[in-house]
Amino acid sequence: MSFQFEVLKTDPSGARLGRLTTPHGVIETPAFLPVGTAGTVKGLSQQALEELGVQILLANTYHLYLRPGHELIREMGGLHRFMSWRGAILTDSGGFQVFSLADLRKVTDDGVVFRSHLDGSEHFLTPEKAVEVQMALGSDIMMVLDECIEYPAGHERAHAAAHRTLDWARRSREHYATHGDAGRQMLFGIVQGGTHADLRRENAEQLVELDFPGYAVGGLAVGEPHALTCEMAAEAAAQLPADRPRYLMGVGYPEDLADYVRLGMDMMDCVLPTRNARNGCLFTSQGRVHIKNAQYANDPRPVDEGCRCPVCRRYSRAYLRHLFLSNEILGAVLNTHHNLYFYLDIMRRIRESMIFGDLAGFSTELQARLETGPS
RNA sequence: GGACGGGUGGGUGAGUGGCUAAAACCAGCAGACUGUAAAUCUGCCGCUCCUUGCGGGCUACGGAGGUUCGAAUCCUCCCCCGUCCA
Repeated sequence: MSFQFEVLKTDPSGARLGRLTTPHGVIETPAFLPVGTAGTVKGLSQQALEELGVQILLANTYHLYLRPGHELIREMGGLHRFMSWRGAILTDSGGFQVFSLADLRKVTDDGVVFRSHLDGSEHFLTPEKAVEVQMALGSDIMMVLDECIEYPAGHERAHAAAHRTLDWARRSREHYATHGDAGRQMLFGIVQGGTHADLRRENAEQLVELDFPGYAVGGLAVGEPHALTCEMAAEAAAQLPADRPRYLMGVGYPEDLADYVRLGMDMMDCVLPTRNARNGCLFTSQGRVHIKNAQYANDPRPVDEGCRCPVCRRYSRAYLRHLFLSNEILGAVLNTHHNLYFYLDIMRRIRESMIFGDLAGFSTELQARLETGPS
């Protein structure tokens, strides 16, 4: 058995401390997945990721299919070998691109026609094709193709997308059953339903009937209030089997991570730590630091005085500001390193607080300190 | 000494009578970023006043004067800079 998910402990809140075993190592959950869309976590080497303790990262089916091409990656021995990554990899299906490349695609019941953002060429992505590509990539966890919709979306539209996603999940499941290798790759289904509780519930229920080894909740954190995100995640989680991993896709702000864990989520991924780092926004225990701000010009202190990351141990705000304003590559590298450390450290502390049974306390503390984001 | 070309807001640099407090870019200041079309994007960026409004006043395109209802734009003189000729 190459895959195994164990829930070691369940918190009264519903939070789970767990362990997901994959052919590429063990993942301690709740886990945060750094985003490495194009087979790289922008700004960080694989060695740096290892040093940060990253156990699993996310890559993107659509992007890698376009460039360098999944067949090339297959030839090169799969994505792990191609990018020299020993840890686990989860590949997103391209479902998010249905949302983010809205101007460049057309969705039908059969699949999605994309016009490549690289060269304008047309590509038809079906649920079967998405599985096919991910099989070539050899990711540990594959995601079904889904239709991620915008917020706000009316009941009818959300229903249609959820229904279509469910149908695609069924097709993906079938294709995976006949062509895939369950010992080598898992396939996760995705719950959709917009911000409508009844749709979330119904969609999750029906998805569970398809018996996936793990489940994701998608289509959230696309502009709706945080409380609504939580409500929808909870609605879906209530329908999901306790013995399968749950993955909340695309979240979130650091101060919200513990909330999602308490809703019973085991995995999360987000571009915020990496993208914001490149845009000069650093996450700290005292809130956000816009490193380009004039007030840091001659500030000798580390970005986060309480942080033990290699960046905070060595460099001043003044220097990081200088690197950022000078558009020096090292600025992006160091900022990314710090932000990712910060996120991973929060997850580490969430897991620790679960062991000692004070997750609620940690969650409250986190919220109080980080209250600087948009509300 | 002569012939051309040129002097525009912190920088580069458009503009050759009104739509110009003056394009664009850079720099500067602030903000956004949630399964990455993102080292991206947005706003502000002469001074000042308030009833903060596609508001009022003042100052501004090398300097001084002039033409004109109106000038960064036209004319005169002067000062600088560049290239070439003697």
